[in-house]
Amino acid sequence: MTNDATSSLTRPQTGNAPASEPIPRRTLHDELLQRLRQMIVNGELNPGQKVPEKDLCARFGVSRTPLREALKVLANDGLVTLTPNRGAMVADLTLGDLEEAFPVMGALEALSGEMACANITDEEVAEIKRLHKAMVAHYEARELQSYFHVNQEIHQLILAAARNQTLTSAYRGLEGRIREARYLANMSTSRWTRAVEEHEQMISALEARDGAALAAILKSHLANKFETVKEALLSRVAD
Amino acid sequence: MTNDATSSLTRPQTGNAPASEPIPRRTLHDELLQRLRQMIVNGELNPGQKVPEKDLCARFGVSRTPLREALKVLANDGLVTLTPNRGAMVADLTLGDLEEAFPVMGALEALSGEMACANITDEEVAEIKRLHKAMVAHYEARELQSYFHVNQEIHQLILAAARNQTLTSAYRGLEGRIREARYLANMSTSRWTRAVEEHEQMISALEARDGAALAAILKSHLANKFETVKEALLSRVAD
DNA sequence: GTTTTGGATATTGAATTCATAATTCACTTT
DNA sequence: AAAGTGAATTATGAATTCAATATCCAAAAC
Repeated sequence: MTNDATSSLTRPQTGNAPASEPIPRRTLHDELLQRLRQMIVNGELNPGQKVPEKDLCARFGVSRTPLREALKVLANDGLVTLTPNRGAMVADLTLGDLEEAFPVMGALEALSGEMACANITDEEVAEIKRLHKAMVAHYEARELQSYFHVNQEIHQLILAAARNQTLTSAYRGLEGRIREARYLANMSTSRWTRAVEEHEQMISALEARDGAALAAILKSHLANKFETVKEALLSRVAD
Repeated sequence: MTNDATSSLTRPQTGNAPASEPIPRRTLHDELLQRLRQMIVNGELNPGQKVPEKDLCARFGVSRTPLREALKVLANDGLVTLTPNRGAMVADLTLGDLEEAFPVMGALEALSGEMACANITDEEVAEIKRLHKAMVAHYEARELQSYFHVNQEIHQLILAAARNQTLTSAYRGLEGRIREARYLANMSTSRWTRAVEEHEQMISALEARDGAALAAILKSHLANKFETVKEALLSRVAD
């Protein structure tokens, strides 16, 4: 039997928890779900690529049972496509999917802006401003990856400030599908500049707790983002 | 071994398909997923109730493997709660969950109204009007179940007219959680009357293809619905 | 009488096994 | 040589088996 458990998943994670707390036990299924999701979203697994169960089992050092459970969930979330008797492939985002997702995310994004303005604390605004400055620095240095990363963090904070877990998970679900194609995005300079400007406006609206304004800005900012993803998508077709 | 396959799932469904078409083959997992979802949403399985795998296996006449796959997906959708080593129970909707879901559904509902106005055909409007009349008849006869059913159909048609699958599934996901508590709702007469009035307005807005108006009506109609569910929820606590 | 502890029982998590459908590839036929 | 056919191989769908955890119940300690 060729089951090298070298890269196998570790369960307990002991060592850093505050002495006596409900010991965090996770099932393999849950752990796999998280890892696979991240691999897809980070582009380690390419859209359209077939994912044979055997390979993944070998990679994670687990049996097929928990792996398949995870795949079913990912399929339900639209991250992989499951064809009966023919296995799984990483779902690829079509232009149609993108155009469908856009208005839905717009509605959620707008809502998150309004609710964030109603609930955000001064400390959170300060934190966002701090991140914003870091982001601008990355922009000026033309560090795209770092820029994306900080940008991502800012949006997460706004979402968190909306204090609505349902909204957060609905948004994350859609966002995951988009980011799948995102890692290969290469923003044009003009679009990038505009994105940074929009972020400036976001900060102002947040400080003023102007929900309607923030909602509007987020919505148009999102349109910008979608254009970028769309271009990435089209350029990939031309491969 | 006590495996009575009397209620077992049937696979092929032959007989009614148009001669030679891609034969519809479904996996047990998928079939189970659909059935369990329906059982939860229809209230055949009560919120908070434990669902031992063994029982469900016996009921459907399948092994644990596909059943557990389905449960994992349902857990991901928030319809069941899975505790490691302790099994599954039907998720129960707290007041907090409800209050979180409300603004999110409101945003999606508004969007569906706007998009439906942009895309709906005259035929679809006519169909909705037909259903509306049937619904009013049920209202006058005080047939709550039938009323709910037709009401449901009308909202589905509006959603379908929005021509956005992403929106549809996002909405359905949230709606499922709500309907879970819905089957025990017992509308007050005044609220019921108001709901019917709102439906009248919906029809007008649809005929005029007035997206903004429809969005607004749907949103306030939703608030009405939420009040009803909330009351049902609170009355259950008093059991 | 109440609480605690130990073990029997049952249930779940995950691996393995078995069955079936899809894919591959050599071979036949033209 | 190209296309089609069919057996061998491989991958998936589902059942079964094994192991670990939780639950239940009785006996012991206080």
